[in-house]
Amino acid sequence: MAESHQPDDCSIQRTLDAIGDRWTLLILRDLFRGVRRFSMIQTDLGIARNLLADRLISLADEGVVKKVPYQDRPPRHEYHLTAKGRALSPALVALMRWGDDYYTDGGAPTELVHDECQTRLELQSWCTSCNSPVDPTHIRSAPGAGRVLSVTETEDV
Amino acid sequence: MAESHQPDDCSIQRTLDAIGDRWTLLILRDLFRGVRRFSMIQTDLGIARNLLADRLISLADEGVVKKVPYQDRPPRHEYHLTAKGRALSPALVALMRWGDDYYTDGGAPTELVHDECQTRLELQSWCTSCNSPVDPTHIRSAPGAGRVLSVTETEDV
DNA sequence: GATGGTTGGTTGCAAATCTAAACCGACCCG
DNA sequence: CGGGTCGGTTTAGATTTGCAACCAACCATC
Repeated sequence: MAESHQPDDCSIQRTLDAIGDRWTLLILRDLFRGVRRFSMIQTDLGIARNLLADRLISLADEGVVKKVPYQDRPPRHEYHLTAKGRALSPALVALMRWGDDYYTDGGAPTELVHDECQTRLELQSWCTSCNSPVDPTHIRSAPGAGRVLSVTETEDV
Repeated sequence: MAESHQPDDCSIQRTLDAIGDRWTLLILRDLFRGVRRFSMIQTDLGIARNLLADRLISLADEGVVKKVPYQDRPPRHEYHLTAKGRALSPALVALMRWGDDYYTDGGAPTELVHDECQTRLELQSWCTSCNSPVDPTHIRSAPGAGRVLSVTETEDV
């Protein structure tokens, strides 16, 4: 892409530049699930090998994954998530939850649960100051730039 | 994409099939911000007009947005998020937060805050049963399919 | 020590996708 | 009537992608 004419003035723009590729989030999903080797990912996803190689290089350049050797002579390595990569967990969870809610037809929804009580997890905005969850209608954008991420401006369908 | 050889067995796969396009999440960001008209979105994003038209049709087909007429004679309409579309809010927020955390260099981070106390928001997994936030290390995948979305299997970088 | 298998790629080409720019119909304004 | 806006569609050319074949390094085996 020619990098939108708006120089990336937005976190979402920057994020999508880094990981917004059609395959990248699926690769990350595999890494989260412990599928870490080139051929395992390739088999699991059915992605072309050259694309997988490219994506892994980009992800390593971005610092989202790192190569970790697991044997020497043939040099072989796995791709591990860095802290930056693991920080994507909420985003993956949110996307997964949305898929569960609206595309349940297929197969097992791969739901996420709290291991202590087996309850299905929600994803909540959390205010560390109030130490409580925040209703979406009380979310505003920060430095007063007038940009509101609103979920209430439209009526229900 | 040729729809991976794995028939979409995963919520993330299904989700990305629906909205995983390079532009689609940016279009949704605009809709969340109240940018709802064809030419406004086109100007804001710099997307080609045919692609924008295609994406909006797909999003309407998916039930993520709906066309809402705002004048009659020339028939003109806006694109509004449906409930299904608004349900993507946590995912957008999560992606935005990640961008804020790791790509702050550029400009104003467009942070999200709690409007009552102006505190920056975190995104938390929430157990409705325990009525409390859940630590990432206590997340397991649901119907015991052996698929764990783990954030702790690798060491820090 | 040749034969085959596994792993992690690279290369080349056809097919799909994207961009840019022109065009269009329905209207409004002066 | 001439010009401008809005919401697109069409076309043509550049870019990206997918697929398949190939390759190099090793191992295991006979």
